[in-house]
Amino acid sequence: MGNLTIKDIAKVAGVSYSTVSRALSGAPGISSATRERILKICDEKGYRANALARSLINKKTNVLGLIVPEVTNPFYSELSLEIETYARELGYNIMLCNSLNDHERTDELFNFLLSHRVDGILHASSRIYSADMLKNYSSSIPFILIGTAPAECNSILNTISTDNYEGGRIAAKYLLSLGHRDIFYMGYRKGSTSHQLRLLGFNSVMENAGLKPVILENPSNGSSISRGYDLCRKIFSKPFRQTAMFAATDSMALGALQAAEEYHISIPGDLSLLSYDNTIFSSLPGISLSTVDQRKQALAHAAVDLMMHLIEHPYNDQHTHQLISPSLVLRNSCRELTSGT
Amino acid sequence: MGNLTIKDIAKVAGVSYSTVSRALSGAPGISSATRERILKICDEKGYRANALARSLINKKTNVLGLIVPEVTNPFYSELSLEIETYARELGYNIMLCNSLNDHERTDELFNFLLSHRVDGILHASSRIYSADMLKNYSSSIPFILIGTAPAECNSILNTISTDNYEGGRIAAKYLLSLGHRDIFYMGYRKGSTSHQLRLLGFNSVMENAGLKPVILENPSNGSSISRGYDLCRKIFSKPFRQTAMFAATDSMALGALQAAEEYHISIPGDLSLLSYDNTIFSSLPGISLSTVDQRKQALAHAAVDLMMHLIEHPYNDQHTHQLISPSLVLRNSCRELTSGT
DNA sequence: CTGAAAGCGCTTACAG
DNA sequence: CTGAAAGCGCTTACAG
Repeated sequence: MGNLTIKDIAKVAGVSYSTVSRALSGAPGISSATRERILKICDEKGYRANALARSLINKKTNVLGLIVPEVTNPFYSELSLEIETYARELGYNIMLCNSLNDHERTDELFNFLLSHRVDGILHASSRIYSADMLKNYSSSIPFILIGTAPAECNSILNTISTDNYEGGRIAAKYLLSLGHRDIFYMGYRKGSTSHQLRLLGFNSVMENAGLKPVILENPSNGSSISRGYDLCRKIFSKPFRQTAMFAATDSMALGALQAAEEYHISIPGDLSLLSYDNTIFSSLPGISLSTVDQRKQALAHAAVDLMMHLIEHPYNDQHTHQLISPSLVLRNSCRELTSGT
Repeated sequence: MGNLTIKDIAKVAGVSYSTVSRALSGAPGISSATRERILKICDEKGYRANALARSLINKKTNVLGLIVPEVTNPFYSELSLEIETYARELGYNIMLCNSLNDHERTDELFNFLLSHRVDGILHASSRIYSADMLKNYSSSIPFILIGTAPAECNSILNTISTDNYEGGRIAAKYLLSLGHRDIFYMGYRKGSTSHQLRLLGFNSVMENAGLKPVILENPSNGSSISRGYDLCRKIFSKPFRQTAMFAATDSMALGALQAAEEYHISIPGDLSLLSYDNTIFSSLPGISLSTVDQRKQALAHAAVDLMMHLIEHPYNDQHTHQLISPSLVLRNSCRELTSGT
């Protein structure tokens, strides 16, 4: 690297390199005359401090690791942009990594981020981890799980997530309020704590009304359009009596839309479809899904704020679990059930 | 950072810390017995080498900077995932930054990446930069512009992009082959070299047929659904004689779809719509856009491969300009013009 | 206000 | 095969 160092500048300025360092770091105890003279030289010569050397001494990189399943999933790309933007405002940079929902890769990424001495790690995931693995992650560094952990991990790590239980309740209440009684719950992934809570909330409302949804389980470890499509094809190929469907994620709902198109099922004419996430997908023309908003900006801000707190109070072993209340966004994929059907 | 250092390990192992270093870095000249003993201790104690210190000496970080306008744009999220995945296979990590298409922010990001001593910078952008700015960027570090630069910059930087001229030609040829003669070219951004070439290619085919498209220019400095919507609303609110529209990007096409829905214009019934990018958007249910594929994976691989070359041959001042041939992806948004209309 | 010195955690010639 | 020493580019007490 043909980069200039502090010594080069010192030589030009005719001072010791400690003085240059002080001028650059804004330390006290230096005459503003020399400071300005030095700063001017740095500017002219195009000096750029080596962040590596700085971090090595300061034991602080001002870099945060962010692990998401896949940036191509709109939920995570929107979340990561919010996080990056807000973190940058606070003087932190983000190292974004895609886990592809794979344990081994996640492990590698952790090791990578730790060896680069990031100041903290934000891990967005909807997978269930073993308590051991989570403990391993959260023990060495300020760590926040964006998502829901199994209950036994509450004492060892910080989490921030949408209130999935409440989200499930909101969804069920809305469909009931439209008069629906026979309802599909499509895309449940039992390998995800968030999904478990979402279903629990949904069921709590249904049970109160003396009802039970038909659950279409997604056996794979991620939600996607094609999984939603596969699940719904099976259902739509035969007659069914359900009048509404709740899709556990926007991408699953998109798959439902695709299958519905194929089987000439009108939405919301034949089937009301309510979704979950409120990604860009749900507001696209010709799609226009009613959906439960996860409020990504609130999630992002809460996560970064908490991270700042953790970094400033490293020896605090209190663990917090923040829930962001979801909200309902109404578009055109649900209709009121008129008597007669 | 309560991290273990090489000295801690040396103490436990009862050797000098140079020996530990050699065991870890796989250097020659160390008995495999001691190496394994040391490695075992590192493993047990959970030692993780400090990448900062290593990079400081090696003058190599194995980190690449990637600047994109916005990860929430599917084109860039798909591209960045391809780049990250491939770079990781080759032992490099990506620092992803969002420029928001803003010059000042881009400058900041550059400085940030340079001070972190990344080994190279990939800059995906469709904006036009001044030769000065590009020169400034590309002079200090291996640099690749993913996109098209103004001609006068060809001698100072490396570029990789889709062959936009050819892409424009492909689009025009296809619409003509379906019998269309009156065509909108929607979403042209004169502030983008790629857009300029795309239009040039499109026009070259049209002119050959003695035709001229009606150009709807996008005056802002980025493409988006809402810009496409705004542009098309104006057109769709009055009668028009055009039978086909070429949208300069998928997101602009989505805006067209939205406006068409509002004005009850059937696509492709009343208007054929051909798009450009082939992002996930274009294959969504109910959307199903025919589009020109930019072949993001080929772009990503070519960019990373070239970057590897630049890193290994730092003093080569040859500059290359690779073009990836686009391809046509047919879906359901265009129809043949039957005689009579 | 300024300089000389020690040190962050590592690698790599140089001796032995 | 192993150790002592110098050094990567910085910061920060410690003197003066």
